[in-house]
Amino acid sequence: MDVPSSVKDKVEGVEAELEQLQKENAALRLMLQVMSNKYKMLSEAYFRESNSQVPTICRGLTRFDLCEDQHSHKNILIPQLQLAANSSQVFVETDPRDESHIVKDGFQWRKYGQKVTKHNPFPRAYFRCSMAPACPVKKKVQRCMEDKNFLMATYEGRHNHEVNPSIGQSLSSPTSSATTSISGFPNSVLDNPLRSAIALDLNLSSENSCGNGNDDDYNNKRSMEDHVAASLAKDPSFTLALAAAVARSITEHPKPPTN
DNA sequence: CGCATTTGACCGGCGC
DNA sequence: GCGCCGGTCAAATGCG
Repeated sequence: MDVPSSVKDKVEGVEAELEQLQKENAALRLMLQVMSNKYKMLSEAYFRESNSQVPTICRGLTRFDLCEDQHSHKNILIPQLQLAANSSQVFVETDPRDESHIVKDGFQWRKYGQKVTKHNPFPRAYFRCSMAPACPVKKKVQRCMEDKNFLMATYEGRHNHEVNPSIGQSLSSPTSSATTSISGFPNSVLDNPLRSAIALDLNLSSENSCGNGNDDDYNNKRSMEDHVAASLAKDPSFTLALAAAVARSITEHPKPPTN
């Protein structure tokens, strides 16, 4: 019994879409895991800070910002992820056997160093943007400890030039797909119009609540957030799955102590 | 030969 | 002051 070619095409299309969704799902799961780890470390750091009552800058994955409470006019500690306002973190799925720290993001990078860090057995590679001589953007690429199928790229700074479209394809290539970004975006790869990755701003930055953020950056960030949220909200199954995953992730860790 | 990559040395920040 | 650690430098090396 022959299957009509139109149906066959449709099935292939659905299969391709399913595969893409599975990759995105894997990236999201990884992101949740990383978030959970950071949350756990934050909780521990917060617990320590609460006990000591001494506001200090924590080294490592967390830090605390000192802000003034508008109601009580007292200084309060606001925990946030390590990522600075002008940095972003991107996960890229790659072959775990591939030891080249190549993340095709539309820019040309020049490697200037490699280091093995304490908390991750995989070496971290340091790159500078080489598309423009004065471009200040730097990138750190390290295989993710939670899932070695993913490279974790951390971008710092803002490009002062345009992306080269001939380099910019990329993120849907067989060796690099399903990227998920966390934290401060309107810079670096997130400016690349060619990418179709999921970008979720999960930066818990307190810059806005403290009133010291850049308005343009804030507006760009908000419009991007709105766009992403609207796109994702159209898919009810995704929303349900994400909500369930977040709920599961949060309940797996103890709540920070309340004072 | 020119450019990119590798890799050990060096530097600065931080905690003790 | 000392040691640890992440980040950067720069000479050596490789490659087209």
